[in-house]
Amino acid sequence: MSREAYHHGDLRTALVEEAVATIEEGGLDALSVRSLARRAGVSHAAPAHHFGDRHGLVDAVIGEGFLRLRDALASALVAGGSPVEVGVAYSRFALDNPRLFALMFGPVQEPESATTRAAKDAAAAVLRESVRKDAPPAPDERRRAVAAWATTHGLAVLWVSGQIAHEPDASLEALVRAVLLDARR
Amino acid sequence: MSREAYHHGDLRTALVEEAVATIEEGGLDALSVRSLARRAGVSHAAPAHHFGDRHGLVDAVIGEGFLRLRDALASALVAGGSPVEVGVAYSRFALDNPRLFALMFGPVQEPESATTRAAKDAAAAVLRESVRKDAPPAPDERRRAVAAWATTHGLAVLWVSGQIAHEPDASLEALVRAVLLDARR
DNA sequence: TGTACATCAGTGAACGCGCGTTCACTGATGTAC
DNA sequence: TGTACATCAGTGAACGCGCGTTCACTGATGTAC
Repeated sequence: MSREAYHHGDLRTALVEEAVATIEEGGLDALSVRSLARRAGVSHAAPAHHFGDRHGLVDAVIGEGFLRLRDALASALVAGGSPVEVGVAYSRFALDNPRLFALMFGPVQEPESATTRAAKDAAAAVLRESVRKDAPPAPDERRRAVAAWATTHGLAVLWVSGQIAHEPDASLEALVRAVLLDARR
Repeated sequence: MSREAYHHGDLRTALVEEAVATIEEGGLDALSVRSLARRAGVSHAAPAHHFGDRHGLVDAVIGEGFLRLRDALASALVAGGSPVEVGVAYSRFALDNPRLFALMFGPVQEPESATTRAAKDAAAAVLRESVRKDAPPAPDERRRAVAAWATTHGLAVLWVSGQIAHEPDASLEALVRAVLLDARR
């Protein structure tokens, strides 16, 4: 390092960001501690300082994913969005970050850090909040909310993995909106 | 090989079966050409004969997954199952084979073989058939069918990945049944 | 303001390992005549 | 029925590689006095 400082300043953040980008480009397989360090222009032993081992790194990436999802949902909610529009934002996130999304909702890798668990809960809380704000409490409200979440999630996954045949000009957003509106009747 | 025949007889099938089991035990990461050969009691170069390279192996596993899913759905359909019961069978498959299921519906790995593509289509065809048998054609039938598929899929994924809080004695089957019945009203 | 010292962040060499793939080979099987 | 031959399935040695992790280290930063 000639021009660079010896201390990076915010290496942890930089590493997580590069890791997310790597996964989006080549999937989880493309992510290794060494390649990540290379990408960040740092020695291969540096990441261990921040994440411990590879599991810690992946855990951090998943946590970051849920933080970003929470932010996306919160933006839609703050913009006055109904649950339907929050659902649309959810599906847009999946479409924009397909591999990160798949990792986030894949089989859980143990142990999960408290930070990551909290990020998951925070994202789910935004979903719950959007439903709560929208309608008076109903006896089957919880089940209906879960159903809407599942429908949105399923549409996103099936669309992204190419299982839903559609016209070239069709959009996932429109589909999600239509299906969620149907379900409210 | 002393007692064993030099020729295995049906090595390809045996390898696919072991591969599925390996994935279910340790995820895709746990699957390597060499470990698979070891498991099957065969030289590490043998799998190449049947799958070419590692991608071919994974592709074959995905194809097998969809064949099994199709069989599970077809059984439910033949047993006189309504679309709801076929959906329940779908979610049961996901619950019984969580990691295989995740792999099947993960981001598509290119190139996909024609065989695997056909297996996917066959599974989807059973879904479509169950809807067709059940109700007279309606104008929005296609969208309603896609919505039901997505809902079932989403419930299964969220449940398996531990995102749906539930009583210890609650079951995914019951949830799927309840939600799908709700949606038909 | 200056100095001593503790702590923190990143380095670079070294380790041992399992991996995918290639290759010339050999044993078994099937087929043509 | 017997023989020759082609094809197929599996072997085992060898290759080079990138990986995760450990380790003693050094440079930078912060703090106590």
